[in-house]
This record gives sequence, structure tokens and C-alpha cells, in this order.
Amino acid sequence: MADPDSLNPEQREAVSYRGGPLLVLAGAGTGKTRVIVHRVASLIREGAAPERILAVTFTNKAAEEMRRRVDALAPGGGALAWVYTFHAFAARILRSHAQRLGLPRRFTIYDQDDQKRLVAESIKELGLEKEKNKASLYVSLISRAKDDLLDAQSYAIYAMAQNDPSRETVARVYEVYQKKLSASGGLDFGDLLLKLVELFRGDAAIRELYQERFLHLLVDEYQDTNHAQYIITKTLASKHRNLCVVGDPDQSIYSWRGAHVRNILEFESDFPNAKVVRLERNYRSTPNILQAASLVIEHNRGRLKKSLWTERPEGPSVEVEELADEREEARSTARRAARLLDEGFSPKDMAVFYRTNAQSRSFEEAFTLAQIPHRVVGSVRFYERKEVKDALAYARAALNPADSISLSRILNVPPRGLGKASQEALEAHAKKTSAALREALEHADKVENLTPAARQGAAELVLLLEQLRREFEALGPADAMEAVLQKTGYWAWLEGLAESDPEEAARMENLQELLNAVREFEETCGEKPAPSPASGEQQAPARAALPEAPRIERFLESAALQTQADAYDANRPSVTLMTVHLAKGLEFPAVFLTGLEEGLFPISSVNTNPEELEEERRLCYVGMTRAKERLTLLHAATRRVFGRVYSNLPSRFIFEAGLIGRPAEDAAMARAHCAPAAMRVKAGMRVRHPEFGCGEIVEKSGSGEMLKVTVAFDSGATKKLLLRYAPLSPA
DNA sequence: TTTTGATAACTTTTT
DNA sequence: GTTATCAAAA
Repeated sequence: MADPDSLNPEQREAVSYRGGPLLVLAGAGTGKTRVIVHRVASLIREGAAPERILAVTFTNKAAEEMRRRVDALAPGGGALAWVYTFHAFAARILRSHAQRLGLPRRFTIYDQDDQKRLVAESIKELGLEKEKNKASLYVSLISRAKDDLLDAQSYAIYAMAQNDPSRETVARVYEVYQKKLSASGGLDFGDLLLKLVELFRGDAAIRELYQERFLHLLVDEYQDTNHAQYIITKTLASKHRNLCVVGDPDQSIYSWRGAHVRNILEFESDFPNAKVVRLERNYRSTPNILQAASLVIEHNRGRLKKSLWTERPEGPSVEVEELADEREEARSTARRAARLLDEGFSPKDMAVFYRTNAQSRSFEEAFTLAQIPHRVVGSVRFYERKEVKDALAYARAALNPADSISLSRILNVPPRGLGKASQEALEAHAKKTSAALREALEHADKVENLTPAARQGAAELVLLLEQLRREFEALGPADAMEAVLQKTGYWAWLEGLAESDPEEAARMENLQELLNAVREFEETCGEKPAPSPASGEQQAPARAALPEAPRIERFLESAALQTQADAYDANRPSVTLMTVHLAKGLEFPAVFLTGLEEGLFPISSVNTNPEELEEERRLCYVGMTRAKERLTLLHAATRRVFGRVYSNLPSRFIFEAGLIGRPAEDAAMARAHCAPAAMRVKAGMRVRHPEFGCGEIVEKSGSGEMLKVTVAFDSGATKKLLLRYAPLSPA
């Protein structure tokens, strides 16, 4: 937009409406973030105290950006307003009431990896042999339950009422898992929201305190809120009723994570007299891009009709290209990117989106080969790397003696004679005395079945952790983290290993990067910068004005709440490679949307479920609408997955976008309403096999995954093929 | 106890 | 094709 401070009439209405609940239905690229920023700024300019405004965003990065932009419009205001993700907001509130919640002052926030270990332990403890490989499944079931505000007890009741044995098993695992979690004085992601709701429900005084406090409430990406977040929003808004939610039902892509589109669809009945503002003027994309995306999304049923329009010039048409395989797809993408560079695009103007992280590899290779600067966002999360987690675990274990989860992680890293046998002996002792692992370690002399070496190792570790805790008192986060790496011998240990193993050398680099990240955190403070007197522009955080210097605890929390999307840096001069999910909320002049194949995008698991297919379609819509000027859709005829070659038909979304004619068979449309994603076959149909040539289907047997066809090939051979694996395509 | 090698599981998306 | 996990050897 020409003038960043001008607003169109609908935007202005959304910014200035002061009559209570407000729903802003904001299509892709219609200036949704602008509206929120301007609304917050104008509230502040009208005299609202910034610290009585709460704005909830989807990622920490978005929160940062919003703070910065509000500050530019209402100097000082952005720094004081509460701008957080739901999880960061919950963590902040829970910390100030840790005591009454029976939580340690420095409770740990556990991530998915920690959850998985804990669930695996719980499963083992319950002797559920058959379930031992399903830890991830249980983690997600438990997480979903928490999103829906079902604690372990409620879940057990619910499972019993359903008379569902598998749910009852989940309930048992949930219960043991939760006990372990509490014993470690920790919360997982779901707990942050669940405990906040419990706090509000259980303590009227605290609830009213916050209801009174937040005079104005804004929630971004409301279509992707889960039940817990919905309840939090509703609770906080019930006093002043100044709630503004912004979102787009067509961009709801997180139902698998517990989000309910109905939260936004039912806003008007939830808040009678709610004002609804629709933003339909798109400032981002060319008409060609917009039309293709609209054609796709219109195939979803039961959506709120809305039509985006733009006054932007036509622009080049959306391109579609089919390639032989995923390597060709990547090479073509790199070639096209190089061409755009020649045309004057900068690498940071371009993005490659894919459905699954596994697809990133071929693009990395192709871009490296073509010497185009690029960056994969989020495939292996930085804070989930082993060495980084180990370093953080040391800090957590030192700070929180109850944190058995972190302690067990680093018990023998680097090796100190506390191997598997010793660990089991210590854990057995801890269990017997119903104490934390740390206490067993402290009383290693009383623990049976320990070798002298193990006893010595235990004593050293206890000493080390105590020493670290004492040192943390006087150190900033960066020095504290450095102390961890030095004093634990972790650094020296890796250095030794790195001599013979380049992978270990890479680990050292990651730890160096961790130290950089802590330093950066320390400098920017991670917390709100002090209010600046006049200029809204970049200001040096005034250290003296802060209530307390940043400490390692704060860094640990920020690291735990870090999201993948937060790793994206718009200023980096490189092509961005990311999943479509991560692309939500971003925009790029040129976008390559790749892997548009049946079975991959939409992904094959949507076979049976029309709702999931609609979510895939929304995901595709999100991907397409990120593009401002150029949009290229790519798909590969064959693709190697798991080392096995699959041949895929072009995605139905390409047909739906009106970009290539439907195939003669009309196969894609016929499947559009949930038939198997695999090729639809019938007897008599002509097919092609890369090895055996063309032939005719003479018989069909089995069904679903086991669907087999007998093909009489023109060569004379007759073969029975499992449709799932056979690289057959219609001839 | 630690390192090494084999095996099985994994891939949909993540706050 | 890769990575995490588990058993046997040093």
C-alpha cells in the first residue's frame, strides 16, 4: 500500500468501532495485521492505558512485530501493552501465581520431546507392551484432551462413560504421565492453558483481577484457537466486553492441533450484538493469483461466502509445471528462482512451500548446487537439537531440583559412570522413597546396586549442579550458559569427539549458536523494553529502568515457547524454504508451491474424511495467497518416499484453480468428494506401467490398501499388482 | 560401562 | 533413505 498509515473505510471502521464485541472477517492480504496495530495504537492515543490492553498473536515473532509497529504509531505504547501468544501469556500469569497453584516458583515448561520421553516411561511403567511404540500417538491424544480442557480425571470419566477400552488405556497413561509431570514441577504446552483456566475457575479474586485489568482484548488468527484459548478469551472479555477478534475461516489449518473453526463461525451467537466487519479488499496479490486461489477455496462447502477483490494490475498468469520426479521439481524451482534473480527479484523475495518437511531435502540440494542463497525454516528445530536440549537441561536441573526429567537427560552426558544400570538403581530408589531423582543422587551412598565409580559420579554431579545454581545468582543468561558448557565438561567432551567425527563438530557449532542466541536475548532483553520518552523508532533498551536484569530462567522460558515460525527472518538475504503451515501470515513477491500431487497435497490420509480434505484445501489456499506477483505450482509425476517410488496424479487443487483442463477420465473431480486418493480404477480401463508398458485392467480384487488389479499388458504378460505400490497411471 | 552395529520406525502439518 | 532405539562386543 502506498501510504502505510492510510486505511480503507472497512479497516477504519474495524479500528474505530467502540461498541463492544467486534468480529473482523479478514480475507487473505486484506490488511488484518494493520487493523490490529492501528486499533491498539488508536486506543492508546485515545487515552487507554497500554498496560490494560492485551493483544494475542499466533507466534512470538508476530508479537514482536506488532509491538514494534504499535510503538511507531503510539510511541511508548507498544512496549507497555501486553502482546503475547496465548502460551506466553499463560506462562506469565501462571508464574505470578505459581505459589497458589502449588507450582515451584521456577517451573519448567516441557516440550514435545520431553513429553514423549515421559509418556514412554509411563507406558513402560504400566506394562503396556503393545503400546510401547506409540508414545507419539499418546502425546497427541493427551495434548488434544488438554486443549479441550479435559484433565486426567475428566478424561478417565469420559473414557468410562464411552465404555471404550482404548480410551481407558489412554486415561491410565494420562494419569501416570500427569503425576510424573507434577512431580517434576513442570507444565507441558497444554497445561499452560489448562492451568490458567483452572486458576480462573478456582479463584474468583484472581479471575476478576484480570477481567478488570484488561480493558481491551484483541485476538489474531481467531479461526485457529482451540477450546482452552476460547474459554480464556471469553473469560477475560466478560467484564468489559471490549473484545476484537480477527481471522479468516478459510485459513483455518490447525484443527489437527485442537483448533475449532466454530469459535469464529459462532462468534456472533456467542456475543449477541457483536459487530461484524468484513475486509475484502486485497492489497497483496495480482488478480490472476487471487482468482486462482478463490476458485480453489470455493470448492469447500459450508463456508462463509466472501469475495476478495483488488485494484492491482493483472500481472503474469499463474504457472503450472509437471516434472518427472522430485529432483527435477527442485531443479526446475531453482532454475526459475535464478531467472527471477536475473529479473531483479532478491532472494528474500522468494519462497518455496511444501506440504511435508521431508520434501525440503531435494530443494536444499538443488539450491545449493545452483548457488542460490536459501534457508530452510523449521525442519529440525534449533531448540530440539540434542546438544542444545542437553545444555538447557543442565540449567533447568540446576535451577529446579524437582526436575527429574531434565536431570535424567544429562545424568550421564558427558559420561560419568552413571550408565543405564546406575540410572535404574537411582530411579528405583527415588520411587521407593517417593522422592525426586535429585534426592536419590544426593543420597547415592544409601542407594543399592551402585558401583563405586557410579557413587563418585553421583557426588560430582550433585556438587556441579549446586555450584551452577549458586553461580547463576550472579550471572546474566549468557555467562550462565557459558558456565554450563564449561563447568559440566560438555564443551571439552564434544571437543574430544569432534576430532574424529564431523557431526560432533556441527554440534559444537550449534552450541556456539546457542550462546549467540542467549547473548542476543540478553541484549534485547526478551522482555518489554523500557518505555521511550519520545521517538517511536528503534531505541536502546534502558537497562536501568528494568525491574530486574534478565536471568537465565527468562531465557529458558523464552526458548521453551519459541516456535518454528519464529525462526523466519524476513531480513535475511535468502530464499525461504518452509512448510505451508509455517507460511501462514507471511507474504512474498514470488512463491513456488510444490508437490501438488494427489496423495501428498492433499495428503493421502484425507481419503476417508471430507473435513480433512477441506482443511487441505484451505492449506492450499493459504499457500497460494502468500504470493504477491508470481505464483508457480509444481508437481512431480513420480516421487520417492521411504526409498520407494510412487507415481502421483496432479493435485485436484490444480484443476480446481482452473489452471489445467480436467483429465478426460474426470478422475480428479470424481474423487473430489472423498474417494481414495490412489488412482480410481475399473475393469476395462487402459493403464500405463513404466516397466511393463500399456495394458488393460481385467480384474479387480481386495479393497482399500489391499486393492489389487490384474493387468493384461500389451506385451502379452499378465500381472497382478498391488495398486498402492504399483506405479500405474491412466493411459 | 561404553561403544558399536543392527533394526525398526518414521513422515502431515506444531503452539 | 534417515534417524532413534536396542542388543551385543570391547
